[in-house]
Amino acid sequence: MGTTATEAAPEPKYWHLRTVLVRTIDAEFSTGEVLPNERDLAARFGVARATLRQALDQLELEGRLVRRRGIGTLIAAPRIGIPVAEPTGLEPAGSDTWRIIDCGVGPAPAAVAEALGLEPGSGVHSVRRVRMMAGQAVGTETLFVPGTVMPHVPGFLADSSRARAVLKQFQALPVESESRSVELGVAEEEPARLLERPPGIPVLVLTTRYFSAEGGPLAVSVSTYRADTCKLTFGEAGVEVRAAS
Amino acid sequence: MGTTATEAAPEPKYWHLRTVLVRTIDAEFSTGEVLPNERDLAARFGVARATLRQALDQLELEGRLVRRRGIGTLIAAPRIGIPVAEPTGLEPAGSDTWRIIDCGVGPAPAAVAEALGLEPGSGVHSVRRVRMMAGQAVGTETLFVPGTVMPHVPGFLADSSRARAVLKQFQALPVESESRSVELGVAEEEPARLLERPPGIPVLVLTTRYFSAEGGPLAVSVSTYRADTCKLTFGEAGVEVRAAS
DNA sequence: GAGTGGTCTAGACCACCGT
DNA sequence: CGGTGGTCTAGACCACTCC
Repeated sequence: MGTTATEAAPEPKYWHLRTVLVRTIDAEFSTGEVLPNERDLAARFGVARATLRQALDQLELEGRLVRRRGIGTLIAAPRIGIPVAEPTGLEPAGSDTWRIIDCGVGPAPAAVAEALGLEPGSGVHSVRRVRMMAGQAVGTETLFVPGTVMPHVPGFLADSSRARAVLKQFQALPVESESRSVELGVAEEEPARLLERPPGIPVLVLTTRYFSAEGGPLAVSVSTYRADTCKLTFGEAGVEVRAAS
Repeated sequence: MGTTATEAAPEPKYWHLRTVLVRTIDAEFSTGEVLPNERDLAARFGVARATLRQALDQLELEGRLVRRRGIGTLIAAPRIGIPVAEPTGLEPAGSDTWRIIDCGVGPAPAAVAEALGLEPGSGVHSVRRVRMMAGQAVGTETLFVPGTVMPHVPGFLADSSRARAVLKQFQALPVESESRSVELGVAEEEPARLLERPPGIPVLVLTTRYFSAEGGPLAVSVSTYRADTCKLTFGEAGVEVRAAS
């Protein structure tokens, strides 16, 4: 490993490694190809495996690599663009669908109660869904609607039927405006399971609040999207959906 | 260190640790307080320091902790809500300001050319700015406008003056619609420096495309916001700005 | 200088995948 | 089974901040 000159750099090895790998990947690899295994790569660059992994971690966070246990490290497909609905109605087309998981009624979690302007512990309906795109689970959503907003949901139905009832009533609500926020998070056990990934993977957390004309909160939805494979898109235009092969 | 029973868990130690730490933090610490140092914490939990750090990494990604070299690990302030302008005009209030870095003219990077529907290497104006909020640098933006859209920018001005000229002309453009996307990335050297952070920190990458009434792209801006301390907000409502103390 | 987090090492074992 | 990534260890040294 002849040192290539320009030695004294206050730059961490793993960052330099990342740079080199980015260049190599962009130049010599294409989607779906597998990189050499970590032990070989580490040896080739003359670093410990942990250091190499630190570089790969970065590239995975950027969505450039996918690591599969037992298989190897491969070049990731471009991120899937996930349309975030602008108008309240307007339902999805093609391979963009939701799968209902369950539906419950109960006291609102503290954060939800606050977002809805409710007393802590007020009753809310909650519907959990998984968003499927191109056959993959890309995100989870939990919709919270205060019981006061939606008092007439039949209690005797099965989960999935009740969920549909809640969603239907939700779409009929006089939603006048919405506000959203996007932030970084990590998937807890529950969402991770729904996304068929281990807990701890990075997710984009999308929180949407729905308001009535009077400005009162009507509902809140909290969604988590796989940050490695997804890109949230707002506004018309590019509904570019490129699936992984 | 009495093993607490329920041993055989296929759950990684670092994830369990994270759970414990979350509970402890929520219950016993508040913003700005410092945690015990990593070596002590690791010893207390009976794990190697690297394992403890893995747990802390997660919490930092979630914006719950801030680690400062030479100081310690402290409880982070709630994330700052960053309004993403809805209407084209509408300029910020209060402590939300932009600081111009520089302004250039030159061939468009490949990705930019594609987003603008230009031939690779076409000339574009580019303006770089840093967004300041509550006295902190929270994000960087580079605005790209095709030279063809803006042919009359004086070349003899100083950087900052030219930047202002480009921004002024940009605001006068007949922008009819915008589309945005948000994804996860890591800060490269340049943005990292502007954000006064080391390279590699996670950022939310916001890409905005501006279209004319005819549907042609007028400009593109690429922004990076610190994912640890920021939360992007869309739509009216909560312009909740809570600064770190 | 003492104390902190940041980087790096060299090794080990485990969980998973294919054959 | 052999090969892959995932986890974990016990140590070392560095860069930074404060006293």
